[in-house]
Amino acid sequence: MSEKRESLNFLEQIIEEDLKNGKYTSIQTRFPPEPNGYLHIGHTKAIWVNFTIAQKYGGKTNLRFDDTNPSTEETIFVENIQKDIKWLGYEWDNLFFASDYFEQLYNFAEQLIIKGFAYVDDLTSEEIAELKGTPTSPGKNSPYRERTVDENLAIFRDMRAGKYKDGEKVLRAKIDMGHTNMLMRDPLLYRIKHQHHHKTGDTWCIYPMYDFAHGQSDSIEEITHSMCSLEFIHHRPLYNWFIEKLGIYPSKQREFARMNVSYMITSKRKLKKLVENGIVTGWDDPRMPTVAGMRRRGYPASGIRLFCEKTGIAKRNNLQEIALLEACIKEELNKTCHRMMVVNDPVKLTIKNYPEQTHETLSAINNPENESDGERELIFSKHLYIERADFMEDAPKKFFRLSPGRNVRLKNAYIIHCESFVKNDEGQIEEIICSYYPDSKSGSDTSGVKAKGTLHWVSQEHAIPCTIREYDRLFKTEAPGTTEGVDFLDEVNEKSLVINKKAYMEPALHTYPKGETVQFMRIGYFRIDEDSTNDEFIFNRTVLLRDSWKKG
RNA sequence: UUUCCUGUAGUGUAAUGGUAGCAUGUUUGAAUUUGGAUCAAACGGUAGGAGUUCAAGUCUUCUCAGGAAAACCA
Repeated sequence: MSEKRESLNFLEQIIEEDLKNGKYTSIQTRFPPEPNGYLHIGHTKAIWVNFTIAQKYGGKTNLRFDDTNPSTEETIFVENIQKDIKWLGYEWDNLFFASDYFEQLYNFAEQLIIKGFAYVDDLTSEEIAELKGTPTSPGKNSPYRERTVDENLAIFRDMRAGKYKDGEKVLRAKIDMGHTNMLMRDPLLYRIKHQHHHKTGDTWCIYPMYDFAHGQSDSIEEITHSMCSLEFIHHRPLYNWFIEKLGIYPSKQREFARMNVSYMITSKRKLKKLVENGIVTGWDDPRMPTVAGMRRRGYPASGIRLFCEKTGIAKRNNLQEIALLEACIKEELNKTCHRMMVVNDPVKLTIKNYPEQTHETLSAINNPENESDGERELIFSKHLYIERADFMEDAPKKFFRLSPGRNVRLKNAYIIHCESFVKNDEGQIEEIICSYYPDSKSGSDTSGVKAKGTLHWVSQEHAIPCTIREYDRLFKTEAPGTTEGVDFLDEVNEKSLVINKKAYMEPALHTYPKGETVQFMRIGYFRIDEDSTNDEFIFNRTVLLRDSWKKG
């Protein structure tokens, strides 16, 4: 009888309030990456927040590259970031660059000078830091703070004209050197950098700092809700100060907690070190938390989106469990992946009452979750491979698989009975001898025989060898890089990649294209890697069906 | 020692001042042509004190705990 109120996160509550009281009539958001690296799992949350909230309220989202530091930014990152955002399933309404606004920002700076809110400082960076004070003690005014408007204007124009060297002068806001918020202690607005910019070339030799570019860029684009991570909360008073002093469009900054994921790192510096030290093969190594890495691992974009949705938005520092990420990935993969049979660690199995020279074709449903995916053919014969782990000489009661005297169903085929086994000189099982019940065929079983478990298998003669890259989490510790005195490189899981070259796959897999993800029945999800050739089929392990970390 | 932010099951995230819910996790069970998925059940929570109130996870205040803030980075 009573309608269930939809629960809103705090950002949605703010937006609904703003819309209701007419503060804004529509909303506009933005995703503002700096083009100096690759997007990672942390960015996906920011992307998700900005795009889905705008979508929900019929608003728009811009992609804006925050390219105010020519020393670190490159075109290659601009391209990759766009590719990743599209892959994640989002489309921006406008593509902008902070550098599009350089002229406008310069004019803003002159306006501030004219109004007496900015001045040129000749101090060195060390001297500026010295006078800045500390969080607990106030700073002191620069001796250059009281220059006249005309003098400031003249020098600032000379700065733009290239009359000074890097570091010789800076433009600062004139706020309050005694402010409790250190960002309000006359922050730097412009610095001199005689450096080529990826977009503006050599047009400029002065570049605005983040604080003087970000809020004004938001304002120029009439961003209503500028949503960023908690670390920028101290910047908000400054963000508002510029907008107020310049009398421009009143964008509002709102902060939410960034998403951290257990066993992952997102520090750009540390990720770079992994690549440089050869611990991973590159930025798109399937173990990397980058969008490129997750894509190659086989994580579907829909699963990543689902993860962002399920983890929610709040203002508390959080560490999301990787198990939840993997649950989301599996939930999506389960809907779409074909169920295939691949034996990872083969042991021979011979069916003694099955004719030697013949084989038969059986049919298998590609995906029971999606009937329209149809069926495919399997080849069954006397000589098979099954998983070594699916046989136990002395099995406990709870072991549902093969053991002497026990029955088991071979998936899509027959129920077999284990008669005996053969060991080699080292005491290792070499061959398992079984008999089969001819009238127990899947789909037309009239045998009445019971089998507790079901095993996957391949035919020795028909199976195709393949390589499996068994990826695991990159780190051994839940929050790598956060323990004092411990180098994060020492926390790397040395078994994060095991290459398995002894596996056999069912023949039908041969026709599946690179980039396709399938389920290896009873094992997990695997993606056909781009490194595959006609001679070698290579799979990347995306995620296991069951979490093996807690057991054993 | 200053300022700001945040404290709800193991981990996350909800709850016009009025039934602490959901997901994940763990365990067990049912069913099953995957020890998956599905279904069912169990486990497990408001940091502490004081105040306001008929009623506080929610409002006020104090304590405690965690995080953040010093770059010519964003």
